Amino acid sequence: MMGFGTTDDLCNTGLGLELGSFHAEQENCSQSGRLLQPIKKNKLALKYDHMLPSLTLGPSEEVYRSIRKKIDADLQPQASSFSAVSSFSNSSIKKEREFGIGEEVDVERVSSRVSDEDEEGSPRKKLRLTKEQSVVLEDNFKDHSTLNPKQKQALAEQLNLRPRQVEVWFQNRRARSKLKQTEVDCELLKKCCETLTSENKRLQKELQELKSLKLSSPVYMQLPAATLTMCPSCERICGGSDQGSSTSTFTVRPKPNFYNPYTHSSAAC
DNA sequence: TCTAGGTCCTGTTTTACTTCA
DNA sequence: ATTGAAGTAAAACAGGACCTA
Repeated sequence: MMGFGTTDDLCNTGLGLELGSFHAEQENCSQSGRLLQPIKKNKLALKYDHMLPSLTLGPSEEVYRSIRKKIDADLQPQASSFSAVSSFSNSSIKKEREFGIGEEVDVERVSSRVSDEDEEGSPRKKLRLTKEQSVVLEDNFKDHSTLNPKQKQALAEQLNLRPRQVEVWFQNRRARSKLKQTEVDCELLKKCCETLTSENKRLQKELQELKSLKLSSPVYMQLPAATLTMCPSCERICGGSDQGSSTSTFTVRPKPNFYNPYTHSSAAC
């Protein structure tokens, strides 16, 4: 699995931050009946949703459950299907609050959904999905972020929507999910950058100290050069026996490779 | 190899709704 | 209390890429 977890060498947060190489490999999405192909070009792949279940744009788990509970209760006396759509069709008075994360959930909901009769012909009639429909869609999205034609058709029938609407909803939902994940990644990168910056400052300071130490003829200059070794990790001078490779006097050379403050610590010596 | 049909992604537009002065 | 502008979320759309038959 790319992305999270495999780039621990860079950052011990366990989160990979290789934005440019997210898609070296891609999971199969068997639910959709269509295997997602390895992404070519610069397309971004959807691959985090199942890994980060908390990163949904829908209601949080608790809110989600409470909604479900309430809806289930509300729907108890009714038929199990959403054929009751017309019951909240054309109502323009109901108040609603989208059940976003952390937001309160109002029972009532605005639904300007028009009846199915005028589906045809009208150019673009935007319909707000009902809470029940949204919940079911979210439920399905949790299981699989893509739909095969059968699932799409079944969902459409269950929700009294057109298959196209279900399809569009899933498309938009995937886009939202990905956007959210991008924001999370961005935040992580920021934090990592901050950490690296502070580590860099610290190392610069340490370097300055070592340089000044060198200029003021340090004690270990009195030692035979052969007794001084360089720590391979942090390149600090260490006293000790000759390791064979370190025959030079005290030197500070730039590290050739990327320094990872998480996996290496110069203070570890 | 070419083509048609289908799906997905991405960006954009449109619309419903909220907030605030 | 009302109203209208601005902002926001989401439904819908368009177009291109890609896959499969």
